[in-house]
Amino acid sequence: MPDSDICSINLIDEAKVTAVKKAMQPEEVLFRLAETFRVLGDPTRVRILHALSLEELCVCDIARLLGTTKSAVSHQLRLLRSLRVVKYRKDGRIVYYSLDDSHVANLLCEGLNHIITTTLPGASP
Amino acid sequence: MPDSDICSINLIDEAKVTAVKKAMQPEEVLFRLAETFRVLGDPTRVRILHALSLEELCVCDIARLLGTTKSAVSHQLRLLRSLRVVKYRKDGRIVYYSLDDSHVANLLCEGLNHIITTTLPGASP
DNA sequence: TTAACAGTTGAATAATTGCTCAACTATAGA
DNA sequence: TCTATAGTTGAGCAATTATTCAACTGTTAA
Repeated sequence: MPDSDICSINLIDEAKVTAVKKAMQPEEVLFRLAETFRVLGDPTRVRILHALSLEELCVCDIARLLGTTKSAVSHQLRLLRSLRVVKYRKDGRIVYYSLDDSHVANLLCEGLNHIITTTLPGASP
Repeated sequence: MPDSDICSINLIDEAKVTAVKKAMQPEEVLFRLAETFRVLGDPTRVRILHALSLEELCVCDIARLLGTTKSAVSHQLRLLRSLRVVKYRKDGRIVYYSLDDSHVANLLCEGLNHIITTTLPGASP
């Protein structure tokens, strides 16, 4: 990191920087926030979660729905499981998945509303 | 893609798959939804956006705030600019950035609430 | 018992991506 | 004019990651 790249001598507005730093959420909160959004920031995962927000589904049907392999879906479901975003129940050899985190479901819904309203022809800016 | 990996012959519940597929948002909407979340799904960007939600800031002060380089910040700001998430105004050689997309600001706020409430000691499940 | 299938998993690969470095532009002030 | 500094940018690098492939487990049904 070159010295010239970090404005260590003259920063523009020290008081403002100090005030904002104080008002900001703790590092860990922002890190977890980014992690939450990152889970939703992939087309495959967002499609899986959107589908599961409509109906409980097994791996095979999810794969069929997305036009991809069971393996790819299973890998993503493992990630979503580890983050407590989805839960599952076994019925014989079939595993049914559904949403587990209502907060994530809310964010998904919220995000969808924004996308749809901003995409609408006469949408307000 | 091995044949055995795509359940092409016997899917579990064809009627359900068809119904869900019909009820789901169009591909393009879901893709843009993922893109929106992806922008928020990085610690550096989420910290920049959170800071800008509190105050208009120049590149140098953002870098100071995050303890990183102006270059790293500028790269991320370029991305955020291209997606119309932030806007800027020039004052001499100083460039002030601020949020441009109220929808993103809402999502940020919504996400923060969820993180904070679920992190609180006596938070409801 | 055995064949078929739903699902999982680890390794490998390919693509994406965030940061660093160095060079550059443009503006302010001496 | 000359120097210092705010900011941008492109190339390169290292780390992450989504998917594929192949092998595996476990359950159902013949």
